[in-house]
Amino acid sequence: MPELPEVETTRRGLDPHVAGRRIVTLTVHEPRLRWRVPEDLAAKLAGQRITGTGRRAKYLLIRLESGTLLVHLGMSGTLRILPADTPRVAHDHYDLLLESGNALRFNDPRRFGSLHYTSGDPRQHPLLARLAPEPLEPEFDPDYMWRITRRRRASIKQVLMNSRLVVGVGNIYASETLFRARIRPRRQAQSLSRDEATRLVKEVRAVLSQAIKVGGTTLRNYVGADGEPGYFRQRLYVYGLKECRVCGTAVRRLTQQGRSSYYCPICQR
DNA sequence: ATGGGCACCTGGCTGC
DNA sequence: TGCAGCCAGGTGCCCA
Repeated sequence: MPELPEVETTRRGLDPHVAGRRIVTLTVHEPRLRWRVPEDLAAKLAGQRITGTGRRAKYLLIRLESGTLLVHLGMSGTLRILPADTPRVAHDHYDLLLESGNALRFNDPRRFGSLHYTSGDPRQHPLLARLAPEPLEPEFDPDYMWRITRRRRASIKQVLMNSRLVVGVGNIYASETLFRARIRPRRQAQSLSRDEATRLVKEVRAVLSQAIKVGGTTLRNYVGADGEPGYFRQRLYVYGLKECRVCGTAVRRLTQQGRSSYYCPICQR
């Protein structure tokens, strides 16, 4: 997916078009997503004003007067703001029609995305309640990284990808973060030194915030709310590359938990 | 508690 | 040209 920077880019692109606007209706063309979009959702949303947007991990939050929509982009989802009469294309799942004449349109070929609505505190929602701290907030600090890696036998890559320990970092940014922290992806988490844990925190933050600045990473499907791709691809050091962008050594690819990891055997230990 | 594997999907690319 | 096989930005859930 869309990892944290892509979700945040989508949120920022959306916000000025939706904040303060009233929802006319929700039209669902293809309810089959990771979880089926409930039939009665449209009735709950019609007429509600959108008060603002937010994000928790890779979930985009759309706050309404009396509840919150939780949007997940899955692996291939996009949420765009379009004139409501824009012709639909393949894999368009739903339209949130706004009073302004625009629609929020969700497209997702692989259908790993989702749409939930909660009338309560979204932080208590089962999908959000057990998530790790936000990586760009102060509580995600060297002490935290040190603590969660102690006595943990799983690889550091798995720790970065485990949403109960670290959120927002997906497969691309995990490789990029480990490259910048000079740590090989197969290292056991418990083998990290204090200094390595500190570097990892610093680089997670740097990678995510730099990616947000340039609109995220587009490999294939991803576009922001305005339909524009992200440009972080040009700043990748190892992910999907043949040669390390720093030293030119052949990049190694390995499979961990069924996902590809990339690293430079010279720059990373 | 921790870790591993599977499941859910479509589409693009490679090689025979 | 056709088709099998593999790969792709995620994560919830079940089992050991």
